[in-house]
Amino acid sequence: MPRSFLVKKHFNAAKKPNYSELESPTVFISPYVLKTLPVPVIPQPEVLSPVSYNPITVWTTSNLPLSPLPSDLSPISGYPSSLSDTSSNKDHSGSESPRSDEDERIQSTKLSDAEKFQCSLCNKSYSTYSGLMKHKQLHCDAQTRKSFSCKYCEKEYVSLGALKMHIRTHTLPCVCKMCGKAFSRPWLLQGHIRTHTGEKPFSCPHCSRAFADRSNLRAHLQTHSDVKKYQCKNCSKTFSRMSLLHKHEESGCCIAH
DNA sequence: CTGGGGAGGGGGCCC
DNA sequence: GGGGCCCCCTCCCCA
Repeated sequence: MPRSFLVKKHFNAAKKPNYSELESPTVFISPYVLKTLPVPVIPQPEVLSPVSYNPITVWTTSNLPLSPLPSDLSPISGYPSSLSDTSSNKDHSGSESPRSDEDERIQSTKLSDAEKFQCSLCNKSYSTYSGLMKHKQLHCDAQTRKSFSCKYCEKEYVSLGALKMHIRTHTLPCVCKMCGKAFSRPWLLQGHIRTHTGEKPFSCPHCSRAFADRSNLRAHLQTHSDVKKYQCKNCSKTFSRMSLLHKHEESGCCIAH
């Protein structure tokens, strides 16, 4: 029998996670610009994936891997080290053979004075060399800094697979036949179905408790440990969960010390 | 107020 | 590339 809080609260708009709020401030881009210039917005740094932890390690809020992306981190792999790196131009199009700068110059001489600098990719003409270079830089961006935007929100991903996975959180294709509740992934549905069947396949080796979810068993195992994973940097008290540590610190421990 | 259970979400890895 | 699974995390709620 599901308890009241097990009912999905997403139908309450106030409680529904607003994924866009998780994003870094987004620069508004005119739909016209997006339509006419297929240049991807520079993907915002995603929230850092948590580092795997050593079970022996005691985390404090000061050493928790929760800080924003450090500014000295390497750029996302696959990004050009410099926008002026023209070496990637050869990958512009599979249907068009790469052209050398010499070819470019030759073609330029065939054009009128007003439009003597022409893009070899889209044939758009420019009156100045710098104008053409600026234009070509956009092509370079579009080809090397691929991003895949979600049509339901403003999230962007560097791979199509990641985007497809994300889109499932909007479409929720996995529906529980018992209660109609929908989930993004099959295994989430499986876990939910256990709330109907009462199945608890994850047993604690230290006590008689069993859990339907492995993560919850892991959290439970912390309660058997004398030294918990999360430690208050002020009073050295340890907690089984980070949320409990946060509660502890918010309750005034940090102020008292 | 604190500790802990239940449920669910997201990203990453492996096959 | 997709599915399954894992890990980590968060939120809500209760004792």
